[in-house]
Amino acid sequence: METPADPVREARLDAVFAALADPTRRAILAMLLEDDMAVTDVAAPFDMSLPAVAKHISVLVRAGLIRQDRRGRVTWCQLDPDALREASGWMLAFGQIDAIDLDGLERFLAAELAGDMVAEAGGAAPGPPGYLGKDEEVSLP
Amino acid sequence: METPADPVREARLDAVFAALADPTRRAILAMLLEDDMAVTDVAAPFDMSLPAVAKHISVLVRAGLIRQDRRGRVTWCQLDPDALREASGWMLAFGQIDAIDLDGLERFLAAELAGDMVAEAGGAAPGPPGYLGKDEEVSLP
DNA sequence: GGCATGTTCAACCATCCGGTTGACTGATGG
DNA sequence: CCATCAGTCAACCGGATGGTTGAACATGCC
Repeated sequence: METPADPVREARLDAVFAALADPTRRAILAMLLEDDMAVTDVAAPFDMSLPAVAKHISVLVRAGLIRQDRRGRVTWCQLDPDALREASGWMLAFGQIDAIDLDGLERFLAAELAGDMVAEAGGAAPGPPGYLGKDEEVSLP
Repeated sequence: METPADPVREARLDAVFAALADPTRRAILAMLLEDDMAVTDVAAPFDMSLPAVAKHISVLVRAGLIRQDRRGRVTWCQLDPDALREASGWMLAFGQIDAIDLDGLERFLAAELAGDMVAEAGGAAPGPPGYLGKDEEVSLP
């Protein structure tokens, strides 16, 4: 009973993690993080053929990590972080045993939130036991 | 981008994401999340041979996701969340933070490393537009 | 010693993955 | 119209993966 055994979700996680398990594809995502790009421009910095990069892009599309928008003869690639959010939620479930606590990020967020007091008290999820959003010691003014 | 092109970290991310891209291995991790287990007990619920599961375990070990401790003739498997933490940090950067935030994070870390907590003057720190505002509903796998 | 238990090793097989090249379709524009 | 640019398709190749089986170590117990 501990396993919901949701095959759809499992398949999506398969696709997302498999797509992320390649430095070229992660680099593509990093590029698209800054701006939408055409396929040819995505392929430009890589030392491989265009079809190879196009394959990588199609892997990312099938994983739901990017969307493609064909306009004229160029097809634009655009990041779609929804699928990634689901996978990151899976990882957070493991982080519950011990807070993710990646160095600096938490303090960065604390700093940002300190200057901009987001109502995190109300947004504090009661379910996940203490990941972020708890009243962590904020060492920033 | 400020990508340092760290090949070691890239290889680690490769291994971790590739290890996660398999439902059997994710299930193994979920089992070990509750308790340490022997290899045979890990393999018990799966409908495949013991060597197959042992291979999956060795993939997880090589990815740094679990540790093995051979005591007597049974080898105990234990979750090791460090590697997962690094990968989840990578995903957090994409899934929940926007591009501007990455730059902000870089500046923040740079400033902190410099021991100089100064806010960038006039730089108009890009406040994270709804970082925690996302209705992040972490659910168990 | 002898035997059962826990785990790994070694071949072997089918399939997938990442890359190539070459031909192909389709929109742009002189 | 014809050349060119953007991108895909198809076939192919080498190597990694995921699974099997059968044998080989080890160790614990009688």
